[in-house]
Amino acid sequence: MKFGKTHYISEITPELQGREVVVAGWVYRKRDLGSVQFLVLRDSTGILQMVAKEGECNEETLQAAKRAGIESSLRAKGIVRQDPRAPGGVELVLKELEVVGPSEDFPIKGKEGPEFLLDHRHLYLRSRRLQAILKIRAEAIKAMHEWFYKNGFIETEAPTIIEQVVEGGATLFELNYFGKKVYLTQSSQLYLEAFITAFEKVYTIQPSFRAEKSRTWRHLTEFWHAEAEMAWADLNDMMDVVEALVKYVAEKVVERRSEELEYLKRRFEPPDGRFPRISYDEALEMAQRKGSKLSWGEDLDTPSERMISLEFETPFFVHRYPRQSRAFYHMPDPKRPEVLLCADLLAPEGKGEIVGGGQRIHDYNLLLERIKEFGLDPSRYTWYLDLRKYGTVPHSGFGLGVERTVAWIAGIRHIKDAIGFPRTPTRTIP
RNA sequence: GGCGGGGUAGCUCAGUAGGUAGAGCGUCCGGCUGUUAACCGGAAGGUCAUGGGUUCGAAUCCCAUCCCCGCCGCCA
Repeated sequence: MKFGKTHYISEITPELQGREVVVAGWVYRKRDLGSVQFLVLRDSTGILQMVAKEGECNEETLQAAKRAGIESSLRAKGIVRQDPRAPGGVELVLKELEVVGPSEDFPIKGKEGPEFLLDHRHLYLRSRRLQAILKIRAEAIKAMHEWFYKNGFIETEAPTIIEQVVEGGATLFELNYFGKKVYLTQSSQLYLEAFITAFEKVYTIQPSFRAEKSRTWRHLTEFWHAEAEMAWADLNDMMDVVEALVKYVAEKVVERRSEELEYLKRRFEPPDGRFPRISYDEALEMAQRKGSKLSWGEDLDTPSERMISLEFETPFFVHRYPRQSRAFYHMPDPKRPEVLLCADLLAPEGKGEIVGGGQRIHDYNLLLERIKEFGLDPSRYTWYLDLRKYGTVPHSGFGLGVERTVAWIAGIRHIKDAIGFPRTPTRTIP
């Protein structure tokens, strides 16, 4: 694996003074002074200044350094030298330099706009900014797997190609499947509800697709969805799980990726204490006090959500939304049938909804009634209804938006940057 | 689906009483033995999104079309 390398760049420290090492990477910056060449080399661990100077190296090495353009890949042998003038206080005095993959006129120079950078995403990935965000993303996903594993959840997979609709038809991408109309899944929830009768607690982290022309900072047409479902669990159990999971993820990212957060200039403290749990009624009241014209029964709109979220330091739940405002499978509150046993987790700082979930209807007749109430065709939900016919149990679950969570933790403006190759209504390349 | 903004050099943009286009950065050439987004000198580079119209003359005014961006709705 080392390909002749002796060190990663992060391992080149002043203590190695005088040692001969071989490093490999890409040219990050370059300063050409004629008979002195400065190359700043980047690898996956950091950056290192390298010097080729007449008198300190042979002519061949000096010429190779001169030839190496920005982002060309190279392997370099040299002597480690402490020097206060070098970034990080250490540099490499070049002895041999091999340009492995030349690069001429790298398109990204540093002043490009967002559109250009998205068009060149395959090249922009190597930027330190995107590297930092994507390392945070990887850490967040790893932490989710850890938390689920430690808490007895079984990882399952739901199909991407599906036949029946989940919540309503308009937002599904249609696919031609040997002449039959099928769709890309927009949630694994219904399948997880089947898995719980085997495993009780299950989760999956996989993409969901939404065919909505939503052009906002918090929407993608293809996003990674962390979903969990639990048998024998009510709304409060679900909120407990979400709270523990989100806290764990935040803690692990801060613990393991503080350098990256710092690079992004993100001052982020993992949330402390219990997440506040306010009802829709209370949330509506807060919004109305701040000037919202919403009346009871209407879903909270984005401006209201933002106003409310600025009142909180940590993520917080809003639970028990009006019956009309949510999907058919949500369980009505037995004590108050006009609201549902559902809850959203909203991030502070106006960062919007991160999690949506709730208790599901486990009664066959009630579910059938609700499907009809929503004008859906019960024949398309036979297997889903079946789950209520054979040993049904009270159960709850939720879906967490991976990119939204990363955007909140990393403090980035647009969730496009929380995934390597974002998909939006107008972008499918690269 | 609704509302708003925008397409001028490789990039980021400037350019209205209409007179066949500019800057910074980048690129190329030259110089420089300690640079930190190096610096200095020189050069190249544009069917002003597309089509049509008004006009002696259109990047600029009018009409149409295409594309992009942001906000709202929808949601994770």
